[in-house]
Parts: sequence; C-alpha cells; structure tokens
Amino acid sequence: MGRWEPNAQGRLEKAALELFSEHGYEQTTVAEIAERAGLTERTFFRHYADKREVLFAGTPHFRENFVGTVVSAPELLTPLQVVRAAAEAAGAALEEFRGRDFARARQRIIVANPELRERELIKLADIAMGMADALRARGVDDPDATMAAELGMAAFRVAFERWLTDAAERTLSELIEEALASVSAVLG
Amino acid sequence: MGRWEPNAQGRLEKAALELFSEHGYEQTTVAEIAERAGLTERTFFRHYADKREVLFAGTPHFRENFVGTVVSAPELLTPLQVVRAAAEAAGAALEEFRGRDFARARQRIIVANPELRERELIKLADIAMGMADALRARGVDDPDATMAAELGMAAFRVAFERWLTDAAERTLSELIEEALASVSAVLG
DNA sequence: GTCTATAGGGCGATAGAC
DNA sequence: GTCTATCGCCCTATAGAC
Repeated sequence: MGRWEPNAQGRLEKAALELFSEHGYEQTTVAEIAERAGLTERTFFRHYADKREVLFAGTPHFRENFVGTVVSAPELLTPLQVVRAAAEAAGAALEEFRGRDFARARQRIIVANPELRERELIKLADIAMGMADALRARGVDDPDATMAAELGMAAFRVAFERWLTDAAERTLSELIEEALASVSAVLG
Repeated sequence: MGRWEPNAQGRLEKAALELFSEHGYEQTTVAEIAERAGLTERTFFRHYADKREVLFAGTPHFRENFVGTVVSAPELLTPLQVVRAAAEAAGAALEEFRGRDFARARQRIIVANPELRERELIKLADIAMGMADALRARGVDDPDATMAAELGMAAFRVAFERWLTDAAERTLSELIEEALASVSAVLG
C-alpha cells in the first residue's frame, strides 16, 4: 500500500454527494468535504476547478458518448437520426454506468441550487455545440446543424427528467423517441 | 437636489458595462464599479444579488415580452405559432429598446466569460420554462409544451447570434423564421 | 502548504423623504 | 413618527497566488 489511500477523487465525490444530500450544497464547505474524504481543502481544489465541479466529474465521459456518436455516425443518416442516436447512446451509458438511484440523488441536489443548475446548463449547452460542430463537419449547414443539435439536447433533457420522476419504468431511449415525436406533432 | 444623485442602478450598469469592456469582467472588481458610479461596494450588493446580475437588469422586461405573449396569444394559434410570436415580440422589443450596438457590447462581454454564459443560460432556460407553463395553461400537454417552448427559445438564440454577427441587416423576426423553418427541414 | 484578495452576507448607523 | 437608500464595519468561504 502506498503513502496515500487510493482513489482520492472517488472519495471526494462520494463525500460531496453525501454531505450535499445531508445538509444542502450551500451549507456544506469544501473543508468539510475534504475532511470526510481524509484530505485537505487544497487537495480538493487541485482536483476540481471549483466547488461545483465535484458533481460534474462524469461529464467528459457523458459528452464523449454524445458527440462521439455524431462524429462516427453512418453517413447516410439524416441530422435528426444522428442526434437521436447520440442522445440514446448517452442515455444508455448513463443508465447502465451510474443508474437511476445515483442520477436521482445527484439531480435532487442540482435542481435545488441555482448555481448548480447554471453549471449543468452550460455543460449541456457545450455538448450541444459539440454536436453542432460535428454535424457541420458532416456537411450540414447552419442553421440546420445548430437547430438539430439543440433539438436532440432538448429531447434528452425532457426524457431524462421523465426518466427520473415517472413511476413507469420506461427506458431513456423510449422517452427520447417520445420527446422527438412530440416535435413533429408540434410542427403539425 | 436630494442627498443622492438619482438613478443609482443606471449609473452602476453603465459603469459596469464600461469597465467590463475596458478591462474584462474578471479583472474588474465590484469596488471599482461602485467607485465609478459614485457609490460603495455595499450599495452595489443591495441592488444586485451578485456581481453578474448587473448585466441582467433588463431580463425581467425581456422575459415579460416572451412569456406575456404566450399567455395572451389568441386561442386558435398552434403551440408553434405561439412560441414564434413570443420570440418575435421579445426580439422586436430588444431591437428598438436597446439596439444592436448595446446588444453587441453586452454579448461580447458575456461570451468571453463562462460565469456570465452560465447566468445567461439559466435566464433563458427559466424563460423557456415560463413559456412551457403558459402553454400548459392553454391546454397543451407535455412533452409538447416543453418541446415547443424549447424550440422557440432555441430559434431565438440562433437568430439572435446571427443578428449580432451577420453583416446583412436582416431583422430578428426574419432570422427567427429562418431558424424555425430549419427545424421543419431537419425533420424532413 | 501558506497567504491573501474578492465575493457576498449580517447588522446597525445615518440621512433624507413623507 | 415611518420608510427607504446609502454607508461602514465585521465576518466567512471561495479560489487564486506565491
């Protein structure tokens, strides 16, 4: 065994999730998180740019599922088919990697705090921009590329919220289909 | 003349816009803004909940144009027609009330700073939620209500960005039409 | 790892308007 | 007298600098 306990990040993230759930995000100090993880405040900030980021460690992986699917999608797919596939890939990875209980606990914390909602929104907006970039690289011009990417992200968000709150055990994939079908309905 | 110069908010907002443009958002302290406005740091925080909010004083008015249009739209309009009218109303008010030069200066500051982008995103997201609420009050069920509202807001954002950057002097209304037409195209 | 500046909240004092 | 805008001072946590 080394000089330090292993998996400092994992411990910090677990401690943060617990403390935020127990006492709320604002009521929890970085010092308390670090203490529960057996580390110092300074170490926390070496792993995360700011206090909020401890709840977004999974974002790069999530983003890669989204954007990577667009980048490597078969050429013959339409922009809509591509963003649907991307949302479903990201959703499927989320379902199996973390699961609904973790997602629920995390989301409860985020929706309760505007600072965290802001961070969540910018992460999702940046993923949508990444998808739009990838669509343009496929030859889709703007505004189509941006609107298709925004459409896919909006459908994901609607589906994700339903996935967390609905009693019925529908999959994220089904809920994404539903949200996209809704757009066709709205457009008449 | 009273004890204080009038229009403290206006002075703070003007000073902030100038200083942010001159030295950047992060490089400017609240104390500097207050000083240029002839006030103290403490007074700044009485008017704005945090440093970022000084750039978002116009948001309630902007929001009212958006959501109010949905609330008072003729019953016979479809959800898509309603959100288009809302985006156009908000755009028209923005065009004449503040103008493109102000919008450009403000947007330059915002896009240069992630904290400010986050704040912008949550403001727009909350307006979209307000539109969705208003659509549900008209009898539009979810997920249609949410997706229609998100569609309208996405179209507004795309149009707004083009309005600021394009050389051609197209109106926001025209650009919103274009963005929404693009969705129809993407859906095939 | 220590040191420090800034954001931002709490609370009370002050100076006007009414 | 009340109400409201401003200021002053003290405080803590975040987050960046050294």
